[in-house]
Amino acid sequence: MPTNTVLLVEDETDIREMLSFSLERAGFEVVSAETAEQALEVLDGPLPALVIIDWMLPGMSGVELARRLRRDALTKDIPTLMLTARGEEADKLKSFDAGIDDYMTKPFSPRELIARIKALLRRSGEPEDGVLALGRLRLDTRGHQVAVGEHPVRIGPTEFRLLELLMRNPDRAFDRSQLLDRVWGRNVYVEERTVDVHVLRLRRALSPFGMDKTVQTVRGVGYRLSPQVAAG
Amino acid sequence: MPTNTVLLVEDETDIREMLSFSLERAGFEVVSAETAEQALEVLDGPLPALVIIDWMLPGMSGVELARRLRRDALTKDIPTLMLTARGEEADKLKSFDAGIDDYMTKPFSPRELIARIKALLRRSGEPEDGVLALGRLRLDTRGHQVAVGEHPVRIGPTEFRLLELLMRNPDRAFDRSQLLDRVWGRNVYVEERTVDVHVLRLRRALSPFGMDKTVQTVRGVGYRLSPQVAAG
DNA sequence: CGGCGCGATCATCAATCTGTCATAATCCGC
DNA sequence: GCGGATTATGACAGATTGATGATCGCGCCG
Repeated sequence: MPTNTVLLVEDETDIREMLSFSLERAGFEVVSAETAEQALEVLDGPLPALVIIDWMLPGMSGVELARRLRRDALTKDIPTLMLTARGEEADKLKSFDAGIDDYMTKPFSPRELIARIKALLRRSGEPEDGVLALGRLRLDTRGHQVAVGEHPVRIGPTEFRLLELLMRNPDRAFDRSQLLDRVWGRNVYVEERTVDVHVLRLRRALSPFGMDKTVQTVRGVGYRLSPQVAAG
Repeated sequence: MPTNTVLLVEDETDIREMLSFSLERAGFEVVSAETAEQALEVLDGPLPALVIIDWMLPGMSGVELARRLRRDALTKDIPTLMLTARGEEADKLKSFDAGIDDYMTKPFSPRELIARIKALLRRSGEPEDGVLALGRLRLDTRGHQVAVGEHPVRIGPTEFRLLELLMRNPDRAFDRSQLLDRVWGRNVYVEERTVDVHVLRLRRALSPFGMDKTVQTVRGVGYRLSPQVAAG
């Protein structure tokens, strides 16, 4: 599932090896399959970031494979690139109709292939979905929402920023001045004790879900977020 | 800006009109620009769903235009398709490097162009029929209609664009300036508070159907559309 | 011309959030 | 077990921020 993994479905050994070589040199991890059936098996495991499919395959055709990927909710967002020896427009249309994202006609240059792959990955490959998680606790930085399991948690803006910082640095203790600097902003004059109050409010919001224990006090220092339930 | 709008940047009149015709017949709304500079102006207003750029343009080149679109946070997610008369690999690579998503060499068939456009839009999350849905709420981008179940919802143009943006990005919070940029168009001087009023009107229109709760306030940030009922 | 629909503002009210205190609880070393 | 030190809490008054209703303009069309 590494985000730079490419699944290559190609039955001709020499082409497969040539592509595999080019892709690896370009920094991708390559998983190969000789048939569509084999590819489907591979897709039961960790998902690749992109699938390259040869048009002509023994058994299930490349177009049919693409269609199946599109149909399955789990794989429908994976970009696909079709390889073919033919260049007729009808084929291209059939491929696009099957939901493939790009198309290349043999013979092609490895360089162009790499360029196209990068374009596809750039479009789809979300580096991050913006969701931080710690156990059942999730914080969506894009949606500015916090939830434990399926239950939304209501917290104020300051508690949100505080939790975000802590979630980005689990198991790390911050003292009050660090928290003030990073959550409130430097050069803001606020009592250090104010941090306590916001930690309290954060714990209160999390306690209905039993997650309040994850915000731990580090006596003499400050606070820490940890999935571990502190001893004693 | 509506969603099925395509921005076509092409200086040759006959090609522009031919493409415009094909695109419109395929159900797209077309906005044309003869130069990159003109295109940038258009992009200060509501954003199109896709940009088609001719390689050769007087003044700023197509590649440079693509590069700019990529650099601007507001436009960097808009898919781009480059048109060119040349077929050399070097050009293609340069285009991909500029961040374009697809590439077509003239002469090309309008049918293939449409197919590629659809593939790009599909990848960027555009539903095939132009109807966005969130629970019982449906928004028809082509017919400019909104409905909850079978009941039509009457909303003004601005509320429509606002809802459209939100429906395209469910569960994502937008602050007021982002909304102004993307719904009203950038460099339009409008009070941030005006957003509140339009959100209010949108909620009013949806409330008879109990969908007003899906337009949620994110205190200190802005607004968000979510199928989830916010925590209470 | 005069109503209409739509959009942008403003003024005002209501809902939340915030930083501080004062006070109760805990903890720790002795 | 004591006493000082450190935290947890509850309460508050002010400050922000969002919701709402009303108003003013503008472009369109009969």
